[in-house]
Amino acid sequence: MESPVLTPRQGMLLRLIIQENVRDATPVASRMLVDRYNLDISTATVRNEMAYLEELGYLMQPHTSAGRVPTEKGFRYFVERLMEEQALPPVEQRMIAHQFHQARDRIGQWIPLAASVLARTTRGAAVVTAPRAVHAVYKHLELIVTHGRAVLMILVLQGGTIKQRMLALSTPLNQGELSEIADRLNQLCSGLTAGEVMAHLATLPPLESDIAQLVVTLMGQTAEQPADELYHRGLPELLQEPEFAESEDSSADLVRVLEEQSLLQTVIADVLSPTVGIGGVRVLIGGEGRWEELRACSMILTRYGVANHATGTLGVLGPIRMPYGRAIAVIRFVANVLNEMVYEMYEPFSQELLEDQDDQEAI
Amino acid sequence: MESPVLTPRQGMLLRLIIQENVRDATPVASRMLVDRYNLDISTATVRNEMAYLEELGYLMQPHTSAGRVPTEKGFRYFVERLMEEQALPPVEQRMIAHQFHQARDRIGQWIPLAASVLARTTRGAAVVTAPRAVHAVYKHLELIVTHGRAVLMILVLQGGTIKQRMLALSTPLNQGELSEIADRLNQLCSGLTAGEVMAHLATLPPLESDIAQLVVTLMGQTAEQPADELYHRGLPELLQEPEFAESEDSSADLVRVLEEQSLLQTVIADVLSPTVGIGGVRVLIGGEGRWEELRACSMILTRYGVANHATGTLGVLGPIRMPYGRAIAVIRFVANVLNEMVYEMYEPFSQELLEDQDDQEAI
DNA sequence: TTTAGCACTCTCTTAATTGGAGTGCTAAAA
DNA sequence: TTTTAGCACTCCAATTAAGAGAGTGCTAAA
Repeated sequence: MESPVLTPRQGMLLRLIIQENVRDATPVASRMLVDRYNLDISTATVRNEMAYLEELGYLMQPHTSAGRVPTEKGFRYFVERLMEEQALPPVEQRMIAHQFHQARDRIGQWIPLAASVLARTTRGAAVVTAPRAVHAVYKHLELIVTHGRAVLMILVLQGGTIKQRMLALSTPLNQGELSEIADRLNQLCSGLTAGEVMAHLATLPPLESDIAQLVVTLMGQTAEQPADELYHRGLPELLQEPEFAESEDSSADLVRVLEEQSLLQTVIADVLSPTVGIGGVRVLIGGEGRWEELRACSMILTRYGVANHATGTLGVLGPIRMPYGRAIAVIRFVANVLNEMVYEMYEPFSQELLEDQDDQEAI
Repeated sequence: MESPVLTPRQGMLLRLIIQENVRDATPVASRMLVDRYNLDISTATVRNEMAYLEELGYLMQPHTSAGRVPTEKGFRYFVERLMEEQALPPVEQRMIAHQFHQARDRIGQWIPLAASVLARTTRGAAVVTAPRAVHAVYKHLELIVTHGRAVLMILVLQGGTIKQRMLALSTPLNQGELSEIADRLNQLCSGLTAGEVMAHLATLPPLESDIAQLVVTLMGQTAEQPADELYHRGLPELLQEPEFAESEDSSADLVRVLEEQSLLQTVIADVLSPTVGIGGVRVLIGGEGRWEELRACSMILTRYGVANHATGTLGVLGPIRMPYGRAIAVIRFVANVLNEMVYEMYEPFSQELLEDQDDQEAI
């Protein structure tokens, strides 16, 4: 169970075995390796090395007379030490950048587009959450009378997040009166956090105070509520992959994980704990003993957005034999594109942030 | 292939066979029927009737020595002539009504809640679209400066639909100037349709005209764009049903249909063509030859909302052997609850509408 | 340390066998 | 004319058997 450094030859073999297994999902035989890659060692030598790699726990045999299959430990070794991080080919970079550029002003399209790009380029299922303000900041309130005493309240937060809510007044007001209230609150609260708004509550007349109270509640939900809506894409294609197509159980698990969301939310919160900032990519292989439902899956996760202001999550969910190098490259690239877009849409809080931004753009 | 009226006994047998098959998804044998329902006819008589029902195309045998399974035609006969429409039990009615009452002011919760109720009570997958204004009507525009020349534009339509979009100004403006523009447009356009807004375009100064142009575009999207976001719930549970759990193909079809949405959108548009108004429930059994991917499924669909103003779709997708009676009752009930909620949230256009509503409430 | 050679193991496929569930049919009963 | 008991028949589903093939581990030689 130690993890000694492998000889170059052992590393190469492990890499080739993973490469083959990722391609066609079948156990890899010694003969196949020697033939396909014109190795100038014999199959027997390969078998000896394989036996050694198996002893270390990097490979396993489904049964005595089958080829070898990489274990989760093997994949992890590969990701940590064998895989060279390749950048995404410029052609693809341009294609993706172009698509995002076209959707630049359609905020609602960012998330679907990101998911679609990830799913298409990795053959896995993409999982994306919208950027969420870390500290909700009041931007603008709108009150619209709809019917009798019913009022539609629209709260815009810094960064463009919108919260809407119906509320019922005790006595009917007309649109003019409502607009006045909204104006007053806007002048008072614009730029404030939930806590700061709360501090003003006592100073307000009753009705405005009630509304402001609701505003505070909504702002609180934004920041604390862990339930971040997950958008996903590519599940049907992923289900075609042999490991899921063949096993009743794992495909059912997969569907449940993506549809029920709550598990995925805890996984994301856990794997992408606050220590992982923008730019940090995490790889979760086979549930790692902690999540039974992800036994057959790997996930690649990262955060995007503007640190300390608004961040979202970007992820790819695929079989354990996932093309890690490529997937990580794609996810990195998409995250960077989104970083810029979120930044631009976000009103800078301070001069420092602006300068950071300029630096980033210069890069 | 004619469809003569069945004798009462034949009808009863068909109903029982469907009932059994709906329960446990297996072929039903003559002996089982006689035993379980204490019929005072012999198995041989039941077999004779079954043979006749098979001749008519209402039943079929998976193979020579199996029991009978209802055909799609059999289910259709059942839905059209045998099934008595039961109302939902008052207990369940109260429970559901209560849940909706609690979510009354949280507009964003309506759709998930409706889907969740449908999925839970029918063992199928629920499919719901948000109510969409038939004629988009301008309500309110908000322009918010975010960063440099970037402006977040928020357009609120009658009924509470919100459209947001980023736009880039050629010269930077401050928030005060933007708010003035928004105010002017609001005074001019409030209550107008896309066409009417467009008529004003020429009379506006350049910048305002450009913004109004964008408003028109967004309003047009609302009304015409066929791509209505579908929300669904209950897929994992549905996949556990034997017909999908056992067949690779049909479960893959099911996932694809729900995830890709486009097919479902055409199906809905087709089945719920304009002739079907609020309150009309449509039953689609086994794709009916028109949709290969729905071969193994049935759907129950209805519209909800306020006719001619804002309507959405409510549906249940399940196996062909679906508990039709119950599912139709649930969907009717949920649709009615939503009708009221949408109505209240919708500002009445005219006195007539108000009166209609009162009539409806009286019912 | 590497390699050729060979016996061995295990899966996968196909074929044959069997038990049993459920029917259709026939002839008698109502 | 309709219903029913009885029985032969059919077909599936599960079990067992056998054979082919793939791939390994091991041994002994290079």
